[in-house]
Amino acid sequence: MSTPFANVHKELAELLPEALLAACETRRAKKGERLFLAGTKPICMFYVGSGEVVLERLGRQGEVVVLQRARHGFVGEASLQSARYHCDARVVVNAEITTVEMAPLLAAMAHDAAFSARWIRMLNAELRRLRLQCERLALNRVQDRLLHLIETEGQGGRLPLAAGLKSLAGQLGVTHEALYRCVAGMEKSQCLRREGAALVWLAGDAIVV
Amino acid sequence: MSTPFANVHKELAELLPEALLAACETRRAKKGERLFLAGTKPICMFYVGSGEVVLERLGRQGEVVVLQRARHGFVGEASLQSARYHCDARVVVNAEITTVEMAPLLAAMAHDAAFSARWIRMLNAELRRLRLQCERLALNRVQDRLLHLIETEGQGGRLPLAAGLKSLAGQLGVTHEALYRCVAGMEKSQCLRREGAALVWLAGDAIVV
DNA sequence: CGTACTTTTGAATCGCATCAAATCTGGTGG
DNA sequence: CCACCAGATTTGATGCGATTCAAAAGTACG
Repeated sequence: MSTPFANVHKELAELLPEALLAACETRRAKKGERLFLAGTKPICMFYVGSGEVVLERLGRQGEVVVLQRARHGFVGEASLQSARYHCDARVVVNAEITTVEMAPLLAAMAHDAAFSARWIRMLNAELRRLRLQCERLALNRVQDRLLHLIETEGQGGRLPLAAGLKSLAGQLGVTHEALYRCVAGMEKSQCLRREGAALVWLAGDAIVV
Repeated sequence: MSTPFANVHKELAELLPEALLAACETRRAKKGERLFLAGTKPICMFYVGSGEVVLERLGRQGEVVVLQRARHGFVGEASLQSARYHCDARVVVNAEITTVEMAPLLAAMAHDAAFSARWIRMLNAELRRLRLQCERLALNRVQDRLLHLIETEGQGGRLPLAAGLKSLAGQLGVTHEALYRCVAGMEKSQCLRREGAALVWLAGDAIVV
């Protein structure tokens, strides 16, 4: 094994310079744990290696709004230079979380241009993913949103469901009842199947006008 | 005047290093002009100094989906290291557009850590704005979306409307009819007023809960 | 075995999309 | 200046789809 940091996720090892990898700490976080809370000052950055973490905010009526569902990658990276977090991060599926301190991260960026470039590339990817999320939420039928998600985030029509349909409903911005009904209807129409913890889209394009 | 690049927007002058500012070209773009098209290769980056530009994609049924409405700042910055654009940029209000070539921009980042840091800060701000946009689209009533927009992007309850309500409707992900009705109803309820090309929210909190 | 949570189905209601049509607006050319 | 046109604005009627409230059944976990 070439890298001495076997405990760190491969993607992370390719992103961070070695000096930072040495300062990483990986631990297991249990369902329900909060990585950070809105309003608190960012000290560390959190990388999700496995499991699932959601970013959420409380709406004005106290309802929970899911901003992001992360099964992979950084959460709260937009708060890198911020005075405080703008949302909560909650673990919804037992996860491996790698923690990197903010200060050495910023220091590394200041003198490692290649690292900055990789970080910018990551942010760009996140921006594109978020634009797709907006595009998805602009669709007004549940089925359209679900198909859009499968197309853009699935692999070959297969969408992993680590935390169940209810969590997915939150990400799609619909009630869980509506999503259950949508999935049931599509299964009946032979265009979707549930395979364990995944949704599989069957290529019959009866739906695609 | 201290900077020799008076033709460049102040915000841009503070972001880019001097060598890049010299390579910028600012021009006027007319309503209807396309800055770039989805699928084409990014050569330049575009900064909107005034006017209004929308990023949009065609949905599967050919309907136009507005991804972003920019009156200020870069458009398509997520395509910095991409092989091709993932959406179209269309001028909807006559605009001042500053063009920066991609190659020198990337070169500057490679050896100017402070510039990279500023660029990252800009991307982070864009990420947060996009997360708010997702939060907004997750609301299911037109009025909630409009108030959310006024709260997050307005200045003191005042939201500029450079391109009319129809353009705004696209950004909110609703039909223009629905938005017209919503605004009319709120004006009748004394909680919103139209002042020329702006919407002003009147602090009567009859709406909030 | 009980508790908490997800999953599932049902019925009633509400808000938006849709289709349609009329009016208003700014800009162009006669 | 006026006729004219394209696009934005406005109002109306109808239907669909999601929300909402409610309740029951399944499931994981201590």
